[in-house]
Amino acid sequence: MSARAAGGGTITPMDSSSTRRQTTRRKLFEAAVTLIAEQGFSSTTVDEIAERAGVAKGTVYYNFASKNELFEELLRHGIELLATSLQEAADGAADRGGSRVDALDAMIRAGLDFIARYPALTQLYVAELWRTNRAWQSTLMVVRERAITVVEGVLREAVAGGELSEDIDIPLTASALFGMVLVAALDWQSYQPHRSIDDVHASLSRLLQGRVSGHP
Amino acid sequence: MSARAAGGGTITPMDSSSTRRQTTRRKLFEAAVTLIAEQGFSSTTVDEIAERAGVAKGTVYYNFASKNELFEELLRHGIELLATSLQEAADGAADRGGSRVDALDAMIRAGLDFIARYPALTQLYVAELWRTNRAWQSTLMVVRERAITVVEGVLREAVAGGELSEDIDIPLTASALFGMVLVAALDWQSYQPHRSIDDVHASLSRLLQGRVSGHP
DNA sequence: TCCTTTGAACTGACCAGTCAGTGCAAAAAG
DNA sequence: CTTTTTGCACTGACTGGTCAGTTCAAAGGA
Repeated sequence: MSARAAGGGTITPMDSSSTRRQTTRRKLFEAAVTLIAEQGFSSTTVDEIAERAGVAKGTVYYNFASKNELFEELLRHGIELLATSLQEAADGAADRGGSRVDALDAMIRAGLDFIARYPALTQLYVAELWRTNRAWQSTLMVVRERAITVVEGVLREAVAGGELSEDIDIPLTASALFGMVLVAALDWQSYQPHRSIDDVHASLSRLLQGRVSGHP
Repeated sequence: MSARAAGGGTITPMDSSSTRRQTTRRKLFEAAVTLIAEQGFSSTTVDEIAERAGVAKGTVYYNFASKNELFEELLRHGIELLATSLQEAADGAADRGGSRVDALDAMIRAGLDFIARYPALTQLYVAELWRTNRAWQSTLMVVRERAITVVEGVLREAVAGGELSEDIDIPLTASALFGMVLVAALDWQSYQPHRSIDDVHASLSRLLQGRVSGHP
């Protein structure tokens, strides 16, 4: 009964809605995300996912209609984490009375935090996002939109408030900022993992604020 | 006899060094690059590659030791095109007496040109570059190094010449610039293909030169 | 009692890599 | 000049293995 709350032990108690099923699904997501990030979707077998999650293969098909659907739900779940985190960062900066540029900077930080916390998920998005002719193409379009829109929103407000030039191309700038953080962070993780996140953040802030080519 | 020179007919005469084999290999590269960009490496079958190239499956194995090796040679061939093109852009700007920042701008343009000309090849690099545990991991490291080094070289010269602040983090800035151009260009190709390359280039130049947050 | 999980056996499609054989142009032999 | 040989490039049917997805009886848990 509920007094035993944590059940098996390692699993968080959570509120009423958390059923045994939710736990199993989460374990499957975690197993799938790392395997797919490492090997790609097609090279990852359902048997492997089940094994790493510590469940039987039949359980995978009891919880998801297919390997494909497991993956799509994974994508949707992941982007929710990112978009929420970006939005909170932007709102937080605004609440603290910062400018819109401060909000952008806070979003860069949030992006770095996200990539540091979920590197496998990030790798997986990058690998799939610009592919064509994939079954989950439409899911990815939505997913991308969800994240880019948050950045565009802040840029738009900054232009309206006179903080940024009206000449900037908002969608393209949003993409470019996104790419800047993404690639810098992936390279950081892959090739210079010893560096601190503050260090990386500071370098990117400098780049954002146009001090790279700034002649004093 | 030798007077009949061209022999049968369908085969091009060509000069001595250019063999039938080279032509076949080129056809296979072209077929493989688009298929793998669309579907990923594992989902692309050797039968598909052969069919699109208009040769028999056995020919693939006559020309390449394995599917894997075909792919690795493709990666190596592609990066040579990019690195050369970036270096020429940088040198060209220098020859014209431009600053190092002009050289960076020329490289952005070269990057955009490359992506516009070889979109499939670009998608393919992006999809594979940050994966772990892949057979061609080491090839990719070399490939990435080859391109990033060119950018770092220009940044270093710019710092030495006082054009850029000494505070910038050269490797990280190179990655960030690379990512900025890459993601902006891929989004341009995927979601706003009607825009002109000059337009995209102008927006990115503005971002590079720190005029985004520039209060006049 | 009802929901969820287990685990193992099975099917059928798909696919990387192989190999015996074909076609053909140029060299060698007659 | 004609015939034979050589060897490169290519062919495509075939093989051995893999894997997504199915099925189901039995067990476990709330």
